[in-house]
Amino acid sequence: MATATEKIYSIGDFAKAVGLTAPTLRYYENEGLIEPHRHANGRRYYEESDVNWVKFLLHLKGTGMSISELKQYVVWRAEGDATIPQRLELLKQVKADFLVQFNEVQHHLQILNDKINWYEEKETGITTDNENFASYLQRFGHHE
Amino acid sequence: MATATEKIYSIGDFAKAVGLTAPTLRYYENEGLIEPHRHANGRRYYEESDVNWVKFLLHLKGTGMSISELKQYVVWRAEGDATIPQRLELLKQVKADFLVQFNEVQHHLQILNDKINWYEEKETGITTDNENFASYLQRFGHHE
DNA sequence: TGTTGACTTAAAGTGCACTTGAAGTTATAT
DNA sequence: ATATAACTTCAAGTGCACTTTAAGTCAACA
Repeated sequence: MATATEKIYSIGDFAKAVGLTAPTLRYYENEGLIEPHRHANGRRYYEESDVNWVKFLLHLKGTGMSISELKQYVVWRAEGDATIPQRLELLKQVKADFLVQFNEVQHHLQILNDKINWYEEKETGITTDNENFASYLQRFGHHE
Repeated sequence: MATATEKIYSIGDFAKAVGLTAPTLRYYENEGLIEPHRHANGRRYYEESDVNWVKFLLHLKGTGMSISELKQYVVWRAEGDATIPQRLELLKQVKADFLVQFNEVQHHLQILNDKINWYEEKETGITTDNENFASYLQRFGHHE
């Protein structure tokens, strides 16, 4: 007894707490990612622990997991510790894919930076008059 | 004279050279990103310089630029040096947005790594029997 | 000479992750 | 008491970046 004062959230308040919209939360619920409680009148309510759960899901989502991958993860989680190997394998694959993307994106940034520098030097008249971007990159030893 | 042996590409060969499909190249052309030459019979052909141009566009795209932002960039580029300030401002904004995302995504990776480690320790029985993920993270001083 | 494969256009279709709309119920504030 | 704001469901719509289809033309090879 006396598990009294647990803070609860309406869908609107919960949406603010996790940085989503109410429709998005209903969509996630539909996709099987969340299962809020219901008041007697049918309205949803969320607890503090749901905040952490959704924030964790959003972190996973932010590493590149799709809604359906998240759903698979959630299903496995509901099945208990027996599915830990599957969950671990999924997360490791997500991580591997993430790292590939991460490296690619850093290369993209490198090129973007080079181009910005090239424009800035061109504006301030530092580069050779008609030097193009390709030859500019070569001066720095970059490729592509 | 004698700008002779310039290698040219059919759309299919060009697609392979830049890692896209022929339909995607036609789509990009429609969106105003590329403007290949045409043989007398109407068929497209691409030159070596187009390879570099498309690869550069793909780098910009990889930093988060949408097709319409790329188009804006291309339009300004076609207008000549007078639009360098606009192009520079666009690229700087793209970079700023990119860096925000980049930091967020690194935090997501941190959480993913923590979770993977947590599962691995749980599998090998290193963590306290029923320790949950939240308290596990606290042991490391992370939040969320 | 024929047939296979690559090309052409324009339009419609796909997949993802939401977002919006319609029609109705309930809770809160004046 | 009544207005308005927040909730409910279910279905349809949106935006992006392609992808696929249909119907046809053209080039290269056996």
